[in-house]
Amino acid sequence: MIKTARYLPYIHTFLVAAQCKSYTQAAEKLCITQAAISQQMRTLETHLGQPLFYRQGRSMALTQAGELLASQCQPAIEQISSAIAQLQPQPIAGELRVSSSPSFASRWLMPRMWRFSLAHPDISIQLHTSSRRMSSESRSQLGSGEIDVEICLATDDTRNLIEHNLFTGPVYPVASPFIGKQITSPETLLNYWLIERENERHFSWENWFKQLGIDMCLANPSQLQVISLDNALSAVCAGHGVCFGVHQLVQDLIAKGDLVQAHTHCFDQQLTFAAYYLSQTRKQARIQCFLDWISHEVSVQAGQADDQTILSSSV
Amino acid sequence: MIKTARYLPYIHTFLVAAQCKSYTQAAEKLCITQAAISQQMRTLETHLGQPLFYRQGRSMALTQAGELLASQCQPAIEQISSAIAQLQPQPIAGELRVSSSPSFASRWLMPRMWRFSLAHPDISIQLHTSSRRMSSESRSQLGSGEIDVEICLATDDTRNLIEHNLFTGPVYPVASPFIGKQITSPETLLNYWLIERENERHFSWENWFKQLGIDMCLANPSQLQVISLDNALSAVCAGHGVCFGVHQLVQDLIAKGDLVQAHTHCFDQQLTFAAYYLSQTRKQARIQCFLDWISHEVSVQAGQADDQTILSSSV
DNA sequence: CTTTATCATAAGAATTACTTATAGTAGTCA
DNA sequence: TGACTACTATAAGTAATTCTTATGATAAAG
Repeated sequence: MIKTARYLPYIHTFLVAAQCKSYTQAAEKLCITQAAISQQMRTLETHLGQPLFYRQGRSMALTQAGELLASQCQPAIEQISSAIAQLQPQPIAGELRVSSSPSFASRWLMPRMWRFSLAHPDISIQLHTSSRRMSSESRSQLGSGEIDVEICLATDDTRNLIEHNLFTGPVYPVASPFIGKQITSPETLLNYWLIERENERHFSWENWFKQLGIDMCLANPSQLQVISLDNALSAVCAGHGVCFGVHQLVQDLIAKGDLVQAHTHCFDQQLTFAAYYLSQTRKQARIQCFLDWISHEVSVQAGQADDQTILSSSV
Repeated sequence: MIKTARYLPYIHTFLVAAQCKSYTQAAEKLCITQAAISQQMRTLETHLGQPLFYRQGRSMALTQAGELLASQCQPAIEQISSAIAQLQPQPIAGELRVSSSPSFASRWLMPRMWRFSLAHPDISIQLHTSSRRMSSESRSQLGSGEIDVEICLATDDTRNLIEHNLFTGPVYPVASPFIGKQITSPETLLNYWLIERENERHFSWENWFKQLGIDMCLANPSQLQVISLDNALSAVCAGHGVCFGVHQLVQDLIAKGDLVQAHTHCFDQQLTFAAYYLSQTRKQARIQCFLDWISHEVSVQAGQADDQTILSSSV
């Protein structure tokens, strides 16, 4: 095979000519001249030591050897072609499977998706919700191709992944406008349900009050722990207590008057949302398109934020 | 595949490098430089849009894409290699299946085969006997490859076959030396068993006497019909009657004193023995070797014949 | 017989694939 | 830690291959 490998392109040419039964037609299909086909076939026949075609008036018929070679090499070349197609980068047009933390999906992405569809009608998005932080299940799904993009809080371990930061935002308490009107100091917050994510160490009410020099345990407030920030925001919008929100995820609700920032104090740490995809993905062009759009929407939102929010520094 | 076909040789290189896990070792196997391998792999990776190898200290390991490509392309390349091996000419060394008329096999070929073995120890001959003339069964066996060479009387119909004449020889009556001593004229032959091949039109006793102007039916001689000339010669050597022999097939027996030419008159036609093989045989080199040796032996025999025989013209 | 369609061939131009020399990287050993 | 070894990556130039263009050869059609 070592001496034969250089003739592999000629075998492909042979298969096309065998199918066309005409060098001229094969030349058209392959976008080269008939003379090139003729020379390739002559070279191949010389190498193989026998004719593969014989002249039949105005066309070429296969010899017995030609028939044998075609019947055995056709499936083999198709297998190689199929293997390569599995590897090559996909075009921009096509499907993307996106997995996202529940709050980002429902509070940020879904309200904007119609604009993505207008801008990119040839990309369809399949959206799933997962966890807030990168889980081992998410990694596995990315590795196996079940998921193309995972959107969650930024993680340190980006092995085999490409990280694309979406935004970094301050975290502060939010309440319904009705409750918001009655809050005059941090201490008055203790009179309402204090809703937080379960198993949350840093972004907890205890830590928030502590950063203000207040020991919330003395007041023994009502507390509620929920699975996701999305659940918390739903309760708060309905007037039940207060919870924390990342600025970019609550900004739209505040602009609509469904929420207000309940206090100016923000946690001393911000939160970064990022998107992750396989470094060896074949859908890189499509993913890049999607993430570029998100970045654009983030900067549009940032422009709107300048007019409306009250924020504050963390100290 | 059209744009990819030119890279098929690189895929073969890739498979060798994947197996070696080393460009340097692959270069040795393929008898090109390491730099050529490196460039081919770079070109292939660029075409496929992703890496196939990654550096692992002093060797190269396959990426996931590389593993996938190797697992799918290896069997395909092997299939192509196998198809080509089925087509390419075989070397001189190997086996030949020879079919021959019985008399040629036993009276000419077998007594000489030891010399062929000495001259060509790397060619083994499998010898079968068939019929004196080319039969449809012989053609089928040649076509299917059961037989590589058929040796028989020359035929007119050489479709798909290559003809190689071995010799053309006169046909004359032979007897044992004892009977030969007592034959003084054609007529005295009528006193002995006249042995001939059954269903033989031209080379028959009736025609031989007719060519001499003798009507053998008046003498009502004893006649015996046999299946092959080889059978006839066996009987004649044992002293039973007379039969016809082609010069080259009986020459050795005459030289040994086992037979004598019983009369000088030869038939007006000679007999040609020829060898036939498939025009598209892959064993052409081997067959040619064998037939060249036969031709050599024929001419050696012809040189010996000048000293010994009495022959005569047919008219 | 002329024309048309198709493959075969020769010569030259363009492109590709290789080699040589050297740089870069990682592993080994004293 | 530095020197040495083993191996791949890269640039530049050379050699080989492959293609194109033009034309010849062959067979079929009208």
